[in-house]
Amino acid sequence: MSNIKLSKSEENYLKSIFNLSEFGNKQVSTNSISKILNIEPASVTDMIKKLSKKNLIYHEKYKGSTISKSGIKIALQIIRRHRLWEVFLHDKLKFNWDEIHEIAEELEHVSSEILIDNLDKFLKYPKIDPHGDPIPNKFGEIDFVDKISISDLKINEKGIVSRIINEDEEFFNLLKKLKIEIGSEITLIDKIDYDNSVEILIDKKSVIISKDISNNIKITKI
Amino acid sequence: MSNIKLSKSEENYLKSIFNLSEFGNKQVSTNSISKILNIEPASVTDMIKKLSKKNLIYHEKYKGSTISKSGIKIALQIIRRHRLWEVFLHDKLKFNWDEIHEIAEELEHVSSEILIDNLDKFLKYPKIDPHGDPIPNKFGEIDFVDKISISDLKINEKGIVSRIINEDEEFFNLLKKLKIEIGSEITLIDKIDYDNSVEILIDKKSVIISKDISNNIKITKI
DNA sequence: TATATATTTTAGGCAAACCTAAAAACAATA
DNA sequence: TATTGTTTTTAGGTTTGCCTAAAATATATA
Repeated sequence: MSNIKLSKSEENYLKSIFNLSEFGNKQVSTNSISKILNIEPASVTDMIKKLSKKNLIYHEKYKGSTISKSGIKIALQIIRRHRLWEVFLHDKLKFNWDEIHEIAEELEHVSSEILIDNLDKFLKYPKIDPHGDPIPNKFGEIDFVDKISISDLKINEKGIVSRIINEDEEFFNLLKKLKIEIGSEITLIDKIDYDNSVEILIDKKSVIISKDISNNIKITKI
Repeated sequence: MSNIKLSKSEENYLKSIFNLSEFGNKQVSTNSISKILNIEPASVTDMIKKLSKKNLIYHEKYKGSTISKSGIKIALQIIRRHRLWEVFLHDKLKFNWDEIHEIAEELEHVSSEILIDNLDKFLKYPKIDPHGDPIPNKFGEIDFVDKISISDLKINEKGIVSRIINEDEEFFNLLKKLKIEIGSEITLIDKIDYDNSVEILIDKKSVIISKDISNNIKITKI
């Protein structure tokens, strides 16, 4: 069926459109694609035409683009590849998780299905990548987990850090200092109404973190 | 110095020119490059001009091309990447060694030096790839091993299979049947003058293999 | 509602990496 | 040495994926 081999560019566009569309539910503007990929809007229009012709997206002139069923399917495979490579880079090659994104961005375009399946097996079918993002299985199915913010916890409730949103190095260093990483256990001690910062227990110490920081850390309740 | 990022095409040309040049010692014809890469001679001429301008090769019009010092350096890095990925695919992902070449051909163009160094470490600094070809270290240095043909052995002398030249699937199946693989011990029992075939002891059985087959199996003496 | 602003598309161009056809250079041999 | 054949290069063309500038459309605001 959809055994059309896509170019690296086409794959990148499709992945971005999927990400912007919130699982295919939202129309995506030409401008937003342009910004995310750092490519001029005029060029984006070119590619939109190309992907439309291949029925991977639908496009309404001057309105925006929607990703199709088959587009979503392919996008999920690209995301699968990306995240599996991230697990490999982090767990096996011992990269820090702030270094893996760029390299995985390259590796994800090596399009051998058997390669990815064997990699998946080698890594023992991981469910999440080092950022805490879920990894689609070979059928494109994803394990959804309810991810909430620290401030959604009640006082004295516990959670496990499951996703770091901000990928900047600075933010990464801060987390390192705070001993916060994917899998860490956090207990909410207090909510400070004044500026919405929160006091948490992490690694047996209590710290107060700002709203901006806590918003970039997603957790799952335990 | 030579931190010019090359395109996939440029890398493939450089690798082919290096391979055809026998370690930089021979002039390479435009036609031979054309044949190996399956690209028309006219296109090869285009690329030769491009690589010459970057001083990676020298070109004499109508005569041929020679690879430069810096060209060799880069070619060895590409070969290093290729062979390390082959080790990974074979040893870790459990691919058969007749399946790895094509995938490694893609992976070798992901050009992150730290990726390759970490992969090298993860694989415990292997010296040879699954075909028995030596892997250059990060400085481009190669462990040369004297590789000879089976027929170079004397009667009753032993050798270890260290390189399989023919990479066709048929040939691979034949070797599987004969239980011959990299690392197998072979003893020469007899040389048959009539057609230059040889009788060998492999896996405790004696078999006669044709000149064509034995020529595709390189060994090291023990 | 008319006008200003922002977004998107069209039109025309460019570089990379390929192609074909034809010309130029080289090599082989009658 | 002149002719034939092969190899290599030149010339001109195509596709992909980008660009800028300008035109068309949509949206926001006075």
